[in-house]
Amino acid sequence: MIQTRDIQHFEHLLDKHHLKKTAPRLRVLSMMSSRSTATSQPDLESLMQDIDRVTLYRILNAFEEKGIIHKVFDLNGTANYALCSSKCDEHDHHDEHLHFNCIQCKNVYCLNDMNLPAISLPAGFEPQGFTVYANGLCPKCSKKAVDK
Amino acid sequence: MIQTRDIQHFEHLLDKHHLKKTAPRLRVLSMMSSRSTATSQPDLESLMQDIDRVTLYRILNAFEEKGIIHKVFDLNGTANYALCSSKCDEHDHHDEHLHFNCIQCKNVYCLNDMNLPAISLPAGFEPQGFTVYANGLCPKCSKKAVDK
DNA sequence: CAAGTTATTGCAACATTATTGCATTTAAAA
DNA sequence: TTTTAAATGCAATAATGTTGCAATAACTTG
Ligand SMILES: [Mn+2]
Ligand SMILES: [Mn+2]
Ligand SMILES: [Zn+2]
Ligand SMILES: [Zn+2]
Repeated sequence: MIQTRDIQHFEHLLDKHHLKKTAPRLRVLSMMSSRSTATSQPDLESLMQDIDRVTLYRILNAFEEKGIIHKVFDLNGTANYALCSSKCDEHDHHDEHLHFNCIQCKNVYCLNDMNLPAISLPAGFEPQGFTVYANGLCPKCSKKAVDK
Repeated sequence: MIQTRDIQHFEHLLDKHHLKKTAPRLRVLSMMSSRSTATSQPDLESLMQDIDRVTLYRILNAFEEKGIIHKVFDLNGTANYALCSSKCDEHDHHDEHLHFNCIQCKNVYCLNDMNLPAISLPAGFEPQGFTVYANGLCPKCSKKAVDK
């Protein structure tokens, strides 16, 4: 359920990034925050059929550039989008958390609280960031597997 | 430079997986083994213009299913392909090595020798595998940055 | 080695996904 | 309220991926 304070938060978010507070943008933010997992462009498209496809692409790109959302790939290589939890901005994304791809329900989970272990690289490589995916069964799907 | 023993190795690889030794397949294998980084479908397509686009898709899919190559995503979300180093087969891929995406030259490196650290998950998630990417500057690009 | 069998290829058509240009609308600033 | 600039929606186009099918080439069998 979307609350008034959510709306205000979304409006503030758009303000902060000098993006106009338009109906399509607010609806995309509401939709994404109402979901516990990341959402793919195709899913967003069918969830909000009255928003033009092109507009949706442009909104997603703008939000990503501004650090309002981040992109995560699912097992098909399709981009899924999730709201950034912490204070990401245009120049600094801080989405170095673990992602989980469920092989059953295909949902993509942001595990914001899990820190990544240190990863070492061969000489010469200068890492600036890491992306880590785990794949397997999510809690819901592993529970179903046991129940059967 | 492709050697006779490479050709024989490729032919053996196809034999092993009950794939016919055809010209397009052997050329794809040669091309991939001659490159030090993973190669995207678009790149393969322009590197081997005389192989039909559809054929290339089918070859890549077949090779991936058989565990001859594995798929790695670059920073644009485009699939890149690289030969599997160890003994992957249809049912068991063993490509749990680190991948490096260069933000400058966009090349994707398979760091086959780097083992992944242990990664812990919240309760309920049952991981079956991990995919880890580092992104930053590859040795060539970081060297160029210093030289300037 | 020749004939038969089947996988693979290449082409055309189609489907899906993403981008561009531009006129119209809407939000914010003046 | 008027002005200005950003954002939207539509149409056209591009890029990417899939399907069906006839022709071809690889392997099998006698
Ligand atoms: Mn995330
Ligand atoms: Mn690899
Ligand atoms: Zn699941
Ligand atoms: Zn590089």
